[in-house]
Amino acid sequence: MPLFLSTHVNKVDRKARVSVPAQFRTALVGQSFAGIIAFPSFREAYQAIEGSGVDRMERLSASLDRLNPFSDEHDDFASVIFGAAVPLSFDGDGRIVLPEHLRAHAGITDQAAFVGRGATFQIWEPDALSAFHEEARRRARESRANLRLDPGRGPDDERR
Amino acid sequence: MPLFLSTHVNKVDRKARVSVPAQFRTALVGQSFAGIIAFPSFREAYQAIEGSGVDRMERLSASLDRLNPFSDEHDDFASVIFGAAVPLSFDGDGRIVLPEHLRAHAGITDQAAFVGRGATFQIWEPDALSAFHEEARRRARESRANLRLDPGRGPDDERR
DNA sequence: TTGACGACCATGAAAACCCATGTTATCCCA
DNA sequence: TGGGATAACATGGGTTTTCATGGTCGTCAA
Repeated sequence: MPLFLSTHVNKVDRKARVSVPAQFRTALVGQSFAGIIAFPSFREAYQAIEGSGVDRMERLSASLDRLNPFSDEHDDFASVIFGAAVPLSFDGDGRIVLPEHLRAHAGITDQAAFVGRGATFQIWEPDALSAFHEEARRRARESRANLRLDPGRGPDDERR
Repeated sequence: MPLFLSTHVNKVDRKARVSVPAQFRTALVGQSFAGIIAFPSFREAYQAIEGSGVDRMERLSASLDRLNPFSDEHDDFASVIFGAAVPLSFDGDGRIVLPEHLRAHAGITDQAAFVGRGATFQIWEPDALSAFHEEARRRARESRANLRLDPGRGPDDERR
């Protein structure tokens, strides 16, 4: 399973192409599709693009399909996710083309920030990303009082 | 297994032909029938056309047969689905002809929107689609807490 | 004959592909 | 350890191919 780490800011040229960070690309080698799957995040709070490899989508599709192919339950979900997801294939140099609707959603013009999130990653307009980070930091500070360390999982407690 | 992603709006010409999106066609290569299977969606909420490759119909048929060979439920289901399903073969350029009864069901006149849903896809009249999509997005957002969004933890992924 | 349908061809626009360049990071050896 | 050689990577631009779309012709059947 791929592991996406750290943040890379790359340039978006006038053909709307961006280099996908080499680290991310190597995390994706061996997948059935040489590229990424991208869709707009549906959280209103932030305008980011969600990204991953195909395998993740294939797994999601397979489990939805197997659970109950004709249920209402996952109906909206399937429409929203798969209908908005776009496969963006690498060119020979590891670049993708960011479609207009994704750029609009994220407010991306000439720069794109790839943010690793473990099994997935996000693509942000750099300023929006720092604003979001600021906010996140502020919220974290405010809710600090509510955080508590699980006594059994502290750094001093190696066992178990 | 094919994976249908994203939304493509194509034109329906006066002979009722539409190009099936190239991405969808490539997802279908190697199947026993060079075309798609289409039937009207029986969900009341909307008038869309359901589409897939033949293999999925074959699989659906097999699993229905295995589960409940002689139940009334199966019987109704089989009638509704298989009775109304139409095989639409590609012409040399990857187009299909949308039969009148399907166009009528979906309200399609001069444009058709192909919407990926993972293992299957739908065909919509574009305006009806945006109306539905807006609703679906809202509902999906509301129930997000209940959804197992993380495809990395799907039924395929029991271990770790 | 008319009308539906399938095969085939033409065209413009958009996407995929290929090559060139500068810059940075990495490696190797004196 | 300095520093030059080399490789990897991000970026820019041009060119070819694909794709959607429109049309015509021929065939088979009602």
